[in-house]
Amino acid sequence: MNQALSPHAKHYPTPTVMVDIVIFTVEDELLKVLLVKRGIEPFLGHYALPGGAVRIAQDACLEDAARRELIEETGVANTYLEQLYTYGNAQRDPRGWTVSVAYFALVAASEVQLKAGSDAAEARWHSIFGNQVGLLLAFDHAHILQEAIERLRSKLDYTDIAVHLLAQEFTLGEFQHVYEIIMQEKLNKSSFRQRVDRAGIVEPIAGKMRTGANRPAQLYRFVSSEGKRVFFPRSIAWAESKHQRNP
Amino acid sequence: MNQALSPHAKHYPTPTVMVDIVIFTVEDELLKVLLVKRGIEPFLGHYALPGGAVRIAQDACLEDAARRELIEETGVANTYLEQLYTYGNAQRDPRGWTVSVAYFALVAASEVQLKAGSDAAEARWHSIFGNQVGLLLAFDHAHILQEAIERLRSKLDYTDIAVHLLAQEFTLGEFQHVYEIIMQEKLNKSSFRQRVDRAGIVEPIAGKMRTGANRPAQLYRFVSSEGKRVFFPRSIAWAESKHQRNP
DNA sequence: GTAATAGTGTCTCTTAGACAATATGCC
DNA sequence: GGCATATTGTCTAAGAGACACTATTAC
Repeated sequence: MNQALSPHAKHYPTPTVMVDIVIFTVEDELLKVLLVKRGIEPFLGHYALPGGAVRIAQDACLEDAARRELIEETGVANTYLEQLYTYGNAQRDPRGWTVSVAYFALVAASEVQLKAGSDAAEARWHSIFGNQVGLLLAFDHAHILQEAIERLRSKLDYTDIAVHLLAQEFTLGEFQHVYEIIMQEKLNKSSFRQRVDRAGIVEPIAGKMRTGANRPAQLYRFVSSEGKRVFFPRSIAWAESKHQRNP
Repeated sequence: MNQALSPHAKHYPTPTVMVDIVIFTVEDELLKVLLVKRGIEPFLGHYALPGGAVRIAQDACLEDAARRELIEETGVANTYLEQLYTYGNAQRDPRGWTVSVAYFALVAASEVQLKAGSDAAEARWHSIFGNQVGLLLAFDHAHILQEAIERLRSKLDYTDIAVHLLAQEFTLGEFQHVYEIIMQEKLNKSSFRQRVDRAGIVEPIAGKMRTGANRPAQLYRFVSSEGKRVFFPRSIAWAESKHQRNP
């Protein structure tokens, strides 16, 4: 049933190819992921990652397919999108051998316009606690989500991707706070600022401050490094080596 | 032609799924990659990465397909194998929209038994200079190879995967030398030893030494960390910050 | 004034890298 | 002894983390 014939040399039947996206945002002090309620079998009524079959007539490449899904669901066209991993086996879909190329995206909550996709009854943000949402997900999506969360946490450690979870203008305090929400631990303020400063990934917006019931904070904007990710020379924190001054 | 119908909801035609492997070894002071000469069209007579279509009747999952190819080509069953990236678009194969899930493997030259695969006329090691071999490769395989080399170099920086390029027993000098061959630069001896020592990734084999025209060297073996990769707290060398004591 | 957050400075600790000294085999 | 490589030690510098201090707004 799932074994369409391939035109290649030996005519092996080929698996169905899907693209699924783990879309993260940070909102209300929580890391959240976008999930859609399935309107069709299998797993009718269960929540799942947004995604669908690759459409070879429309999509020039896999990333285009992922970006199409991302725009359909959130309306956000230009944001951080990265291929996560490709899952393929005979068990993950009851209909047979399938391959899912999973991507993960980071969007600023303020820029998202949720629209219900054509075959998704409902698309909603779900809070992440630990390594999961408190729901049974369709297919192996709980597993994919878990690996995406691990990848996100691991990349926060040595790259600057977290800026893509923020609005265009942000304070260093907000930037640090995003780290703290996702990593679930407090960071050192001066280390964080020094690290961000040396990496040259943000620049102050002259004369722009965020005011509130406290000292106004300088607003910054992300300095695009032309596709090149910024890496930090050291991990932001290295377990086993936390020390106190007065033990 | 390439658009077999998928059994899924909207019956989109689905691309062909292939698995390709970049198999690295270090031999004769050089980083090498295994390439096979294609015996069929397209790209008949060109060199290509070992690989082929996923066989959904035989392969339980994508990694099994990759491991099957690896064993067919090298005879090596248990070694380092990691998913690299998934390439999928309409242009990479003249026959139409295809998806290739690329893996990369590290093997010890001493453990390889090259066998010509069934549809590969010739399988041979090719030396890598810079980011390429001196050959025109089939499909987008030059691009895949380049990304695999980058990934390998990048991972040497913060993981211990290079041990998989060595025989079971090796000296620290040999271990360091593998790094130097791949990274194309000399490393500091005491830093290297300190780093390897602290990471606890190798252990001396009591009473076993490698002899030659010099002081005998202690032989070590890799300490398996039960599937967990070992990460180093810092990059092995961070550009822009090289300093000399007497400038 | 107080509360609250912004921003800076100082000290310590870990680890990489430069460089050198010593060790030990074979010839 | 001489050569070549192994192994260890000492010093410096970069950068992370602890902690504390000052700054500036709203109230």
